[in-house]
Amino acid sequence: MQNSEAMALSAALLAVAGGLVQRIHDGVVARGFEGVRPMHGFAFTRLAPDGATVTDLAVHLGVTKQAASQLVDDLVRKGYAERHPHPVDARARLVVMTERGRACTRAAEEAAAEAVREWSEVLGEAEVRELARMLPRIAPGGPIRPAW
Amino acid sequence: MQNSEAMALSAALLAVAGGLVQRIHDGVVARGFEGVRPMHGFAFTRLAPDGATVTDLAVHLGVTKQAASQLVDDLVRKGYAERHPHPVDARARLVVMTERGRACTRAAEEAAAEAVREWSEVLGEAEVRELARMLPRIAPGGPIRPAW
DNA sequence: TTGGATAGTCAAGTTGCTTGACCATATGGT
DNA sequence: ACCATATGGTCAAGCAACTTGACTATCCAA
Repeated sequence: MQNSEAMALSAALLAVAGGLVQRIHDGVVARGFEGVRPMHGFAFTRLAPDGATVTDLAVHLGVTKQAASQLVDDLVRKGYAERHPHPVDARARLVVMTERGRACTRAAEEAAAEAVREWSEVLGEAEVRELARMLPRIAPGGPIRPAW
Repeated sequence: MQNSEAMALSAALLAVAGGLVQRIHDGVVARGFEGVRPMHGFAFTRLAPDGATVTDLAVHLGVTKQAASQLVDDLVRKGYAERHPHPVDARARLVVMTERGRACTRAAEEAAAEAVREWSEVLGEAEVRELARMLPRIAPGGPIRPAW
């Protein structure tokens, strides 16, 4: 594969990713969740199972713990998360999602499903399933970092 | 396809995109082009054919023309682009890439090819070709907007 | 020729991150 | 038991990449 073809593939991938983020964000806003930024969604995926500490979040998002702390401030102020005392470590605080936060993630899932449905109309469901099989195999494991 | 599956597919796509941007950026830096940000690459793709005006760039990148102008300032200061008088419109200025700028895009293409080659090792070349066929069909046409 | 649209820049404000400094609590070696 | 060091978290200040607002120069159509 030529370098220029690799670049074209990369550009297409980034265009799809950028469009998808925009679609999900618009869908979440349209469902009544204002003031939430796409990066909050990445935070939600880490908080959802059992909550997380600020430091956990910082590692997951690939930012400093100060930045993660500010992000949590924002989520708390907007009613999406709460800080609780940590059950076993008095230094730490466990950040957990509120019901409103969980509702917001459901809205994001619905919006994502809408976008994927449109892909199915173009590619067919079989190919979308193939996408869903291929992408996780080449996804890096590290922090979710926009980085551009 | 369930909503949660759509979300998992989305997450995988965004992880791949984030990793790819990081890979390309690292590769460009490793080839000796410092102080260049990923967004500059998107600007290069618009400048490469015949140059572009600041307003063209702003539309392409999805930012204000002031932001585009600042970005061009930066590219000029770092030797990747030059401002020339526009051949037919005395208000406008044509921004064109320097040889160093073109060398930088070649470095980005090499880095992209490296990343894609690693995908081939995991998925096989046939599936990567299939990716290259599918993604452009679902890529939105609008501005290249990171948006998160 | 003149009034409004367009290309571009300058200046100031906002925001989301960073680095640096600091306190509280945990942990492990002696 | 005690202290040195590591770790979790926050406060404060700074920075970089955008934004909005205001302005000049040029184009173009009535």
